[in-house]
Amino acid sequence: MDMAHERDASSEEEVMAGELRRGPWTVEEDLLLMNYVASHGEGRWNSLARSAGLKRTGKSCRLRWLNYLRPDLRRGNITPQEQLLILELHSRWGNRWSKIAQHLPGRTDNEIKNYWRTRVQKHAKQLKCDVNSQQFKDVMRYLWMPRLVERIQAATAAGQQQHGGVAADTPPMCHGGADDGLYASPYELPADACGGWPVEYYAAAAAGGVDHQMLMNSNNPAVAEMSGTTTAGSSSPSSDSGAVAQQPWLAPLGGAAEEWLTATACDASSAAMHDAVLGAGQQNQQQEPCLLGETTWTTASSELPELGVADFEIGSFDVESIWSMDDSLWYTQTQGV
DNA sequence: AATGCTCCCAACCGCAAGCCC
DNA sequence: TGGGCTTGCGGTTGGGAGCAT
Repeated sequence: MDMAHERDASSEEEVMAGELRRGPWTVEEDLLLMNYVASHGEGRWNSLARSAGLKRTGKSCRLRWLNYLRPDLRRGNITPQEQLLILELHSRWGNRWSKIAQHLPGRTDNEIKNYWRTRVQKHAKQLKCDVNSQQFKDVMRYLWMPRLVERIQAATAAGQQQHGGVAADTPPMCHGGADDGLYASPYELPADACGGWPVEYYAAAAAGGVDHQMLMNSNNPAVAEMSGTTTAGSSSPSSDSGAVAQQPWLAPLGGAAEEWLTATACDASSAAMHDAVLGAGQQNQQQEPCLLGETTWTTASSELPELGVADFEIGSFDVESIWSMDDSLWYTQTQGV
């Protein structure tokens, strides 16, 4: 990559010589770039920069266009649906930001990367665990993601009650549809994104409830790890205070622990969910979408597997900062305080 | 009001792969 | 086939905005 270094050095010299600008873009530069791309199209960024009269590197122009000026970009907060997707896809692909971004229309890899670094990693830091640790992955999978699903469902239900429309606080995109060319379902995930939670978990939920023992026998590594530690308590933590006592990481929540850890299981009556889940499991190679929408998610009384985080102090779980204000309220209600 | 701190995000950097002649 | 150039990706950083003291 010596050539690249030479080129970079060359660009650096041009910058030093005042021939190239860098730093924040001005409105004039944005207009120049937009107008030029509008009339000539993208590509050949170096020559584009020169032809457009921009004193910028092609690289800088490309980045500005892709991350900021592109007309199909979505602005604004990351929605719960998008958060769910990001968490799920990241658990599957890791820091493959561009690949993840492909599944979030209108979002850039840079935006997703920033979201991950500023929000998700912050939470990991608060929990005093590494963002790549199994502990944090379990927290995401069994606490954060179910909560997001609840929020999504609540927003959808509210939207449906309001003239079958869209929840006020949810951008139109999130309710998809053919009109915007985005996902047909608000909660559509790529088929291979279903691996975050064991497919058996979805299937069991769709069939009438979560079979905890089956979950323990799942081939999901995280679940498998837990199975060896929960023999006594796996029968029913919600009715067995002794089980909770044996799980120090649950203790700070006291009697509300099982509610805090309640799974968001599919309504057994949801044939759509049943089909979607089983279909996703069987057609995993076909890139068919795995629909999480069109279902009735409920906070079932069925139990969650204990988090495989023996050294994770859930008492230090900073509710206010981890969740939104709505989540905080939900937590408070759950706690009965 | 001033200062310091934290958060967030746009922009940059280095590197690698792809493309074209 | 190899060199020059372009594109794409992931990591890092600088600075503005907002908040706390």
